[in-house]
Amino acid sequence: MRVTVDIVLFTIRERRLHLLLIRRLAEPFAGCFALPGGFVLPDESVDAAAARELREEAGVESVYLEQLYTFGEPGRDPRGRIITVAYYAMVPQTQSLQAGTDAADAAWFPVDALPPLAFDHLAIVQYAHTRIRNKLGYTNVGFELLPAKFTLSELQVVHEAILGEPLDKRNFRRRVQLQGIVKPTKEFQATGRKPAQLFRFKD
Amino acid sequence: MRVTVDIVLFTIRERRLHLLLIRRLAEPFAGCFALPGGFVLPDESVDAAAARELREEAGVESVYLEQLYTFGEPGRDPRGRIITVAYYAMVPQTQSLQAGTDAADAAWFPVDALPPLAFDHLAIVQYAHTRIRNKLGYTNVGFELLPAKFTLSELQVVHEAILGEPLDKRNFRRRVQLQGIVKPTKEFQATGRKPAQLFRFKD
DNA sequence: TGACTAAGTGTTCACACGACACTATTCTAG
DNA sequence: CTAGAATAGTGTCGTGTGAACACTTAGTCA
Repeated sequence: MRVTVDIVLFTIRERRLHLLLIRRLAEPFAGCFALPGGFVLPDESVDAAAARELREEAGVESVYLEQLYTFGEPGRDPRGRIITVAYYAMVPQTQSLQAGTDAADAAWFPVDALPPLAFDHLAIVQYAHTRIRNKLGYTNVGFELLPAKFTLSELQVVHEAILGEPLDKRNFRRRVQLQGIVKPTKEFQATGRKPAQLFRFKD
Repeated sequence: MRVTVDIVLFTIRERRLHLLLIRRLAEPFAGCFALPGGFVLPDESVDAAAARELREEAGVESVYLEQLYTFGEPGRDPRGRIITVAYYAMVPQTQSLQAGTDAADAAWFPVDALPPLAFDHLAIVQYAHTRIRNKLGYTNVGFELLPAKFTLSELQVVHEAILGEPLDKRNFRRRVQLQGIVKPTKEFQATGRKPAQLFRFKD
């Protein structure tokens, strides 16, 4: 019985939630897109395997990484009995990516416009998307998708991208400020029009 | 690399949340209590393995069963590299239990008075307890711990046992009735004092 | 300097939740 | 048969939270 990890790596591009897919070179599903991932080595923890695969296949380091669910149907991989532990991860759009990968083989796709996926990776993606949508309600998920300093409008774009629906600007700003999860800096971001105040996460 | 399942089986006894533990006969941790569980067979899904172990070790059938988390630290089992997929399950206190087990080897323990546990099973139990406490807030967890017909006082006892704190009777009854998750039957349970109306889950 | 663009800001209403105490019904024991 | 014990059952008010809703301000660029 072999064990793999698969990682749904999210980011925000052009105001939409994207995830990283890699084109498979080997059979099965050669030429098909799949999630980054691979086998757990004998002496590493499952969490460490996920972090290592993210580094090797996506070129990202020290990102937010959380275990999602384990998929263990006997027929899910035609090569034999392979159980996979799914993770999701998040990177800010600014982080340089795919450093260790041939650019032709890895690409970002919007979550609502995915190509056909190998194995049961579509189910994993849907599970991950549902999880972060729910987590948005009761945690601070979303910060991991932004740089250390960000404007409240940028934070709102993140929330809208994850939820897939527009939010009211005044209600959103009031909520995040009253919850005390952000704190203002004295800097402003001059990006085109009226400069926007930059914020940080509190803690 | 081998894969096991471990199941935290909850029930309510004497107004407190209990879980089932089995005394280990073999090394390692011989004589110590552990969660019911065992190896995933080559041709069964991980979910099916959890259901099978519940049947074999606890004698319970067709209970509510949900995957929790996968624990995969390399040193967690002294026998070698074993990854475990943890589940939790719930049975009403009325269901006959431990049918397939030597009664001397399986016993219910209150979650707040557990004996020393084998492996990392204490961490699994704590994870399961946290999960059901949280789920109580936004789902209908708790019904699985009751028979099909139950009084609102019985439902309140379940919630108090899971949360570990007393709840206000009027607020509790108002909430569950307004949420429309229970529907009244025309039967009453004559149990000692004033008879209590029986309810069912809606859907 | 006028037009465009994004930032920023308050009020009102409905609903959910928490705190809080008494009456009603049945059984049992004297 | 009557008193007491035990559990079932019930309503109000204050507070906080979330949703709906429109205009002003500051800066850029043509």
